[in-house]
Amino acid sequence: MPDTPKWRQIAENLRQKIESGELGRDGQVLPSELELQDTYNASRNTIRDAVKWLVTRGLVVTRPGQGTFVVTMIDPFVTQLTDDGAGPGAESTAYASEVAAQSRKPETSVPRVEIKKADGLVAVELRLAEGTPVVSRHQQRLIDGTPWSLQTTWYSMDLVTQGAVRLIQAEEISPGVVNYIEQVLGIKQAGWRDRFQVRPPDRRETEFFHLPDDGRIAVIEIVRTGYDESGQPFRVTVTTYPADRNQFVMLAGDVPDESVLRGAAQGGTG
Amino acid sequence: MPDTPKWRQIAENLRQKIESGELGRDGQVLPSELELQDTYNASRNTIRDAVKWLVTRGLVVTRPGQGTFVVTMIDPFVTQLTDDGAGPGAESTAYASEVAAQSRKPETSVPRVEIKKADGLVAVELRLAEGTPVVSRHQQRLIDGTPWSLQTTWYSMDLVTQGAVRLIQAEEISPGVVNYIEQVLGIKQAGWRDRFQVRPPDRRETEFFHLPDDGRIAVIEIVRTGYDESGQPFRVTVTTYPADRNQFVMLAGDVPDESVLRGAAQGGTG
DNA sequence: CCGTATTTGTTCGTATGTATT
DNA sequence: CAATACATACGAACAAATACG
Repeated sequence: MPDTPKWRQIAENLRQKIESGELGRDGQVLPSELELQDTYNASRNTIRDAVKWLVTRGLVVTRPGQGTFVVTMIDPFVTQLTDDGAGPGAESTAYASEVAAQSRKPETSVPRVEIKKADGLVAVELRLAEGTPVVSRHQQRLIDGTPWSLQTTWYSMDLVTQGAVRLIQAEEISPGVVNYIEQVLGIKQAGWRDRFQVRPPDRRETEFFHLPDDGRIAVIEIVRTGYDESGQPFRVTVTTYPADRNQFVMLAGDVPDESVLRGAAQGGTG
Repeated sequence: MPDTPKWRQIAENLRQKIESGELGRDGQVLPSELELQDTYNASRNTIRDAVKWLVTRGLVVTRPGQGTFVVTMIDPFVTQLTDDGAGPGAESTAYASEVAAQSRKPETSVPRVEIKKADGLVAVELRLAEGTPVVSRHQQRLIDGTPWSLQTTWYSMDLVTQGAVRLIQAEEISPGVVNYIEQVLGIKQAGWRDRFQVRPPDRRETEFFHLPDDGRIAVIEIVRTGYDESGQPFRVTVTTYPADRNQFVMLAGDVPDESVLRGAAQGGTG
């Protein structure tokens, strides 16, 4: 008997059976804890330790009163982060079109608009002093009824006082906010920078995305700062996506126009 | 007493104390399990359930014989994924220069070169039939002695038979492989596509990155496919990074030339 | 609708092993 | 070597959610 704990051996054995398909068929997949006790000659707590490890790895889920089920992989949604050549600002309308291209039903909540004081990240990215008033527009986005992303964009209040009054109205700005700002103020988005990181979800994200509250599923946070032609930042957007159902694609230079929206192809790293 | 379990209440209480700094000072931070039993009037197993939740969330680590410690955030390393204007192929040499720019010491292992048959992902990306011979070049990269990324690149064997013989030599190709292929064969990389996803680490990654074996820390996998000027793919690179110590930056259009390499600025989403 | 059986969740207790100081 | 602290493993009891007759 090696020095690997018994619960770990049981977990590995179950994992192998799951991945080989031996334990992954119809509705209820894993034997009950009571049965596993007999199978592995272990106490119920040891069995539960093994199952918990599988849960943490995302291989199974447990449901009280029902049993333990193998997890069916969510069909990932692919987001293209680079401009697709449809002109500046195309990225802000990209959401609906990309979703439609994948034959899925997008939904976007009515924006929640707030006027706040710039703090930390927002102040730094927009190069404003802390406390400067800013407009924040927050939206929730769903695909096929599944929560898919949370997005908040901050603009300096200066844009509003200069005439972009629709920024503080709680309604969709249809051709895209970036287009709207260009039309009203002549401020054109010349480029943007995305900062990409993976972190544990906060409470709001855990709730909205229906993530397990043990924080084992991370969220992907993308901070996009948009700059005008003079190099001045005029908006910063923070979007979070649950890491278990999202992929991203970036293009550089000339890439053949094949579908960049395809399912995940794993494997092949051996 | 609400219906939230006792272990969860204890965990939330500890979390709050940690985040407020009440329990996050010198060396050993959390009281021992024995002390916590008295503090919260709970059994040791209940205390352990609470602490385990904190461990899963990455807030603390436990060390046998020592105690439970709050986790100090690793200083993240920032990778720029877009071309920085240094010409085609610049991205393949970007690693060392970016690391140097952050005043850190990069190390790259000698490439492990293998000749294999194209399977799954590689066959699809390179548009080869499964079983076609390919060259794989694998490298491990460290920063300041910390494992930072695992990278494998596949090339069709045709490139070797056409003259790019250094591809099958187990040594660094100094100006960059993309540059080498262009010089020897005239195949120029006109563009690339990055596919970005977050997934649990496999065994090799868990070992190399020293990740906890419960899989709670994900890896970021970037699949970069490079295309020549005729739109033909000629290389595919899979790089994995541990999600807890890496950030990425992508630029589009005109972005002012400020430092894109800065520490993470959290907060500000309230 | 009700009651029962099944299944997972929570909580306690106890004992022993292993790593560190 | 001894004390401390976390890790593993067992057993037991009750609660809560679900399925089913």
